[in-house]
Amino acid sequence: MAATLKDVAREAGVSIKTVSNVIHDYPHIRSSTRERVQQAIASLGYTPNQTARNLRSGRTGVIALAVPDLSLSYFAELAASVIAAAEELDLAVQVEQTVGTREREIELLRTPRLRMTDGVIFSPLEMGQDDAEHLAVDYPLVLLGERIFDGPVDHVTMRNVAAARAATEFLLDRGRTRIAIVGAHEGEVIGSAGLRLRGYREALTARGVPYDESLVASAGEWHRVDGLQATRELLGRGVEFDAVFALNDTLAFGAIRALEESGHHVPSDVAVIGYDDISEAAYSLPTLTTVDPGRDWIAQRAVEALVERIEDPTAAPRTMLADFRVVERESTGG
Amino acid sequence: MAATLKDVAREAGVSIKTVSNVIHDYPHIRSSTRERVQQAIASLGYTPNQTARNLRSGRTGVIALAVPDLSLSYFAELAASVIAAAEELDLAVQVEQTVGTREREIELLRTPRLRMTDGVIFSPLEMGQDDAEHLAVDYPLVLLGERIFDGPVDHVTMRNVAAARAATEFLLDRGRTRIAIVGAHEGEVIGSAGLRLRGYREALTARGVPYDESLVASAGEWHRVDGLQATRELLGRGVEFDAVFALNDTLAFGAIRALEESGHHVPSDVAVIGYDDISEAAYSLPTLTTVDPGRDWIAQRAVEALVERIEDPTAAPRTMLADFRVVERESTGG
DNA sequence: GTGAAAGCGCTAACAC
DNA sequence: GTGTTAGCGCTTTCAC
Repeated sequence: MAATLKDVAREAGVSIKTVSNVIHDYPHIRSSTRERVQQAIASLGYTPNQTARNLRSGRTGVIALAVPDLSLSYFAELAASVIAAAEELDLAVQVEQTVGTREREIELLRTPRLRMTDGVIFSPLEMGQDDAEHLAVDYPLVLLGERIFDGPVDHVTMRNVAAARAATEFLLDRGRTRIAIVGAHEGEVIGSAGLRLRGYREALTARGVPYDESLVASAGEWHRVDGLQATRELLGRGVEFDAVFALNDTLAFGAIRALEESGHHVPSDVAVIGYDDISEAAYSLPTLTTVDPGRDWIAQRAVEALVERIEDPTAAPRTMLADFRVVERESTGG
Repeated sequence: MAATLKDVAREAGVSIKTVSNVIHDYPHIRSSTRERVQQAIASLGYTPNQTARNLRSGRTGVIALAVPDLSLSYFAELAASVIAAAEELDLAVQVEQTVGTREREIELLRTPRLRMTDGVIFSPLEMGQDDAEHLAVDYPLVLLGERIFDGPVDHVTMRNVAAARAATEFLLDRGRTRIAIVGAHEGEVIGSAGLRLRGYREALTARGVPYDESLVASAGEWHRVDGLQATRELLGRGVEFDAVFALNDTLAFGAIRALEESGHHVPSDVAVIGYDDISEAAYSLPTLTTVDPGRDWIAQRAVEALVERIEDPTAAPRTMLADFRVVERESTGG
């Protein structure tokens, strides 16, 4: 049904090579021929068959981005950044959701759906260090996140420990010493929760503030409701604190709600700092002080690194670290 | 580099047809042959070249979803639903962002990036009824949203007028009669703002409550900050009201902030209702009463309709309407 | 039961 | 300047 090169060639009374030449702006064409061909292209409404080109070239111009779930603001905003960065390089982005289970994450790496892409940016939330072997796939892959380090792949990630330490020091600098943590994962060493908790402890140690386990509230998932419940639980236990470091912004919003509903004012009674700098942080009440972990940079670097990997599949895997900064807003009394 | 059918055939000492038969579970194969072939496939690590299959079949198994911006919660959640629905049908989703300008929306419809997909789900935010002609593209297209009606394409959308009327009646039923509108677009007739305002007016008329233009606050964009500013402006004008109908949830969160900061308590002083039922509405403080416009149904129906359209490109265009419901939460005193 | 070969639409090396 | 042709890797018709 759709017109092909052959159809255009017949219509214009030339060979397909000539049509191809016109399409590719090959310079040495008689201008009368060029015109005839362009006419034929227009009258038949010809558009090149991209699939055939892909087969020829061995490239598709599509990369995949696998995230847990676009309903999570952090990943929605990451995806927005990745798509924007990919577009700059004229690449399309196929988005896959793993819905945040380890099995689905591992399974995704073998999905036939990926076989049509030139490479994959993969952001797992549940796989662990022991799953590193699963990353040894036979297509270009760039890893995001902080679940697996020193794997057999390029890795673009953030400085979790240093950033969490900076967030904690930010609170200490403002005279807060009883700093609760919301969102801990018990026993986790590697992963967002484990690393950020480590940064927190480093800050305390550096300032000579004792670490008090009763200030640590766990939350398996990091939705708003989890921050709400974890903070309620802290308050219910009668723990005294003058600040909260929520391990992501969404938890922080839940924490603020729990504080307000129990009569604690933010920031005068309790200062709250988050992590991620999702766009909502700038518009909440109060606006949220948080850590910008370099999401845009990560997105752009991931796309670039993937393209580099596609071009040179044999280069040694690299790890790339984003810069972070604390963004001061109202929730810490700014 | 990657093994092909030919390689497998050579390795197994058979023809490529036999290999193909094995791959496609063709029943009449000598089991010894089948085993030999499977061995060869395993030892060479053969995986079918999807691009070649695509060329043969004329299908790619990829659909595109074009939304304004994944940073907008509504569209992130819509994308999440579309991807989930597509996966059920074993389709991949290529996500495109138009960043919400009319020119980019129109341009997107002609992007070569789309030529690799089997069809497109298109959700414009700026194009208007006059742009309907641009939708007459030569590939399968399903339109979402409420910018263009009766275009030359399948259209899956929500009952904006009826749902907005129901939201307004919900407030009226609870004794609120001075209902402010946040997020109006002056002069708009078609489009989310125009249609929802119409539903609001219908509800007032039906109940004999006079329409008061001073209660209408405009907001070109619908981010949180826009709801904040629009509501501040209402308050600044000294307008009296006991309820707010925000034309989406994000505006509602901004409105709540403006109310709280000016000493108005939600819901006792002012009840607030939103529109969209984004997941955040269930976790805000107060939780937000809102309209669920049937987003999941829209996503699923859009994917199904697109597949039907791919299979029968000549069928007459259809319009499909989702059911809605008012979800009662704390912001209206539930 | 298995093989040979055409062809999906395109690009590009090679002729003339 | 323009035409011929050999693939890219796969599916499938038709022989045998």
